[in-house]
Amino acid sequence: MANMSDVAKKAGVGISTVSKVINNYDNISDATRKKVLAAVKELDYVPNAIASALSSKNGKRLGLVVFINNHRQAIDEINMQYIFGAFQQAKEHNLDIVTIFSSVLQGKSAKELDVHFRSLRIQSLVVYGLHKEEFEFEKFIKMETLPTVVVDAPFSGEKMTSVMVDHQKAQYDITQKMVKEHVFIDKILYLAGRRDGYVTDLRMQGAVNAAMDLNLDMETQYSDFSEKKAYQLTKEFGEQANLIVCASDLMAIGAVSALNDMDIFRPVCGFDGITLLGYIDYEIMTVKQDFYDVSKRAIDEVASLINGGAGHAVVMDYEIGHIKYEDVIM
Amino acid sequence: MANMSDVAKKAGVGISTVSKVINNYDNISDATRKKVLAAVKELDYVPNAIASALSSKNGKRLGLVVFINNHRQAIDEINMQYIFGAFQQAKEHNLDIVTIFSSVLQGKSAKELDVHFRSLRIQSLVVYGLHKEEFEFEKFIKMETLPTVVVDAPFSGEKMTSVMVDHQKAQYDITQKMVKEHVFIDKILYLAGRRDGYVTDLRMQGAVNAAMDLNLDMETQYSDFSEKKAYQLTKEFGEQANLIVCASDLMAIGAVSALNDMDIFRPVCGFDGITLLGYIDYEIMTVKQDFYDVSKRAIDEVASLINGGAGHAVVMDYEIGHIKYEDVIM
DNA sequence: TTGTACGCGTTATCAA
DNA sequence: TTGATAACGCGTACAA
Repeated sequence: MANMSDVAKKAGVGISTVSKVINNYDNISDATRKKVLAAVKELDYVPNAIASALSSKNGKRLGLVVFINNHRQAIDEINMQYIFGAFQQAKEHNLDIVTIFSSVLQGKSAKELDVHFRSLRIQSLVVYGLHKEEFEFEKFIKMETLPTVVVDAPFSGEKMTSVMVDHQKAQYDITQKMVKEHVFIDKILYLAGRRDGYVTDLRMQGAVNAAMDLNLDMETQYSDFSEKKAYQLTKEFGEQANLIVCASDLMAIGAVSALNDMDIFRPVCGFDGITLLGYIDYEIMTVKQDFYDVSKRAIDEVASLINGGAGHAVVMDYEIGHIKYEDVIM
Repeated sequence: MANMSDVAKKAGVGISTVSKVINNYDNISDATRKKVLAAVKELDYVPNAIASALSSKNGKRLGLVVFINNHRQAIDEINMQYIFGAFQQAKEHNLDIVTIFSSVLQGKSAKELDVHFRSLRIQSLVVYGLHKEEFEFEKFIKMETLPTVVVDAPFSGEKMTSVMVDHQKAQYDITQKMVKEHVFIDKILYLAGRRDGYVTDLRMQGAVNAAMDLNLDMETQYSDFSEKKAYQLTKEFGEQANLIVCASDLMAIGAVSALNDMDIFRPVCGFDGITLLGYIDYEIMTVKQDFYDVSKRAIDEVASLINGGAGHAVVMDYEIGHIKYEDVIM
C-alpha cells in the first residue's frame, strides 16, 4: 500500500510537500500541488489516519461518549439517532470518530479519564446522556483539557458548548397548551424524570412555572423516566388529577396504560417525540425533538471549538404536536 | 503523560522489556515483571493504542461495519443492540473497535475498501446488515484479506465465520406452530422481506417447506421489510388467506394494522422479537432472537479467527413466543 | 533474560 | 515555496 514517501517519489517532490498538499496548506504552488495530486490518484494513496493521529497535535480525532448503563437501555432510538447523526456530520468535517460507551469509563477518576483519552489520542469530545452522578466525568470535562460539546446538560465555558432544546420553555409551552385545549383542568399530575438527570430539573421548572402562571394545583412525582413507575404513579395519583404531564414519552405511555386499566380518561402529554408514540392508540401530545439534527449540530459545534471558536450554549428548535402512525411507518 | 521510556527509566530496565511485560510475554523474570508493573502503577502509565496500532502487525483493531441505508432506519433497536453487544464483548478480548457506518464506504471498489481498511490499520471485521446489492463489499470480504465475521449472511470460509440463527428452520417452525394452533387453516399469505436480503431467502425457504409439508396453499409476496407495504399487501391479499406469516415483526404490525382497518381477524406471526411488539394490542407470535448475544458471539468468533482459528458457521438459538408488555417496560 | 536500534507513516520545525 | 529531519510511542529482530 502506497505511503507518503511513495507519492513523494512518484511526484518527484519532498515527503513533507506531500503532507502539505494533503492537508491543504496554502503555501504550495499550483504546479507542485497538481503533480502531487496526480501521484496520489495514480497510486490510490490514502492517508494513514493512525500515523497522522500519532504525530499530529491538532484535532482530527473526536471521542463520542455515550452514557448507557445496561443493554436493555440500548433499545431506545434516541442514542442510535445521536450516534448516526454524529457520524454523518463528522464526515463533513473530516473528523475521525472514536465511539466510547460509558461502561468503559466506569470507576475512572478525573485524572484517569484524562490519561485514557490522551492514550487514545482523542482531542475533542461530544457527550450524550450525562447525568449528575458521574462526578468524576463531570470534574474531568470541567477541567476543559479538551474542547467538549455536551448534549442535554447545561454546561458551557471557554472551550465547552452545550447543545439542547430549551427544555424548560418546551415543558412550559406544552403544559400551557394542554391546559388550554381541555376544559375544567384544575389539578395537574406531573411525572418528572430521574433525580439525577440534568434535563429533569429544567423540565420540572417549566411545568412548575406553567402551573403557577395558570394558577393551577400540581402534584409532582419523580418517575425515573421509567414506564413502569409512571404506570404505578398514575394508578396512585391519576384519579385526583385531570391532566397528566410527563417528562418523557415512555412515561406518558405508562400513564396511558394505567388509565386504560383504571378505565378513566385523562389528557396526557409526553416529551421527546419518539417513534413508539405512533403505535399508541391514544392521543399523546409531545415535544418533538430531532435527535439526528441535534447531534449533527453538536458535531458542528465541536468542529468550531477545534477551530478556535469559543464555547457557548446552543438552543435547538422543538415542535409541539402528535406522532402519527402514518408518519412513522415507511 | 508517561510513556514506555518513562516507565523503563523508573523501573531501571530497557524499553523493550516494558513492552514485553505489557504484552504478557513469558520470557520475563518475575523480578523484572514486578519492577515494571510497579513503575506502571506509579506513573499511571496507559499504553498508547495509536502508537501500538501503528507499529504492530497483529490484530487489536476491529472494524465494526454496520449497513444502514438512511437515517430513518436508525430507529431500529436491532443495530443498537448489535453495536452495544459488540463493544461489551470487545472489552473482554481487549479489542479496539472502530465503528464504521456503511455510508462511509459507498461507491468504493473492493480494492478501495482494502486500502481504506488498511489505512485505518484495521485487522479484522465484523459485518452487520449486509445485503446482496453490496457487490463490491462482498467481493472484498471474499478475498479474505481480513479475518471476518458476518452476522446474518451465509458466508464462511478459511478466515470467515457466519453467525446467525437458523432462519430457515425458525421460519419453518413458527409457520408450523401457527397452523397447528389454529383451526381451518388452508391458505397462507407469506410476506417475505427484501429481494436483496440474505435472510430473506432462508426464511422464505422455511415457509415454503412448511407449507409443502402441511400440504397447504401459500401466496408469497415481497414486502421489503416495510411496514407500509405489508399493510398494503394485507389489504390486497389478506382476505383470501386465513393465516398471515411475516418475515419481520414490523411487517407483522403492518399486517395487523390492515386487518384492523378491514375489520377481519387473521392469525399473524412475525420474526425477530423486537420490543415494539409488546405495545401492539394483538397476539403476534414471533421468533425471538437475542441480538445482544448474537453480537457478543460474533466478537468471540472474530477473536478466535485472530488467534488462528478457522472460519465456520455458527448457529445461534432462537425462541418462539410472544413479546408481552409486562416484559418490555422497565 | 535483557537491551539496542530500527521501522511504522505521519506532522512539524527550520533551514535553504 | 520547498525539503531534510526530528519527533510521536510502540513492537520486534537481533545482538548481548
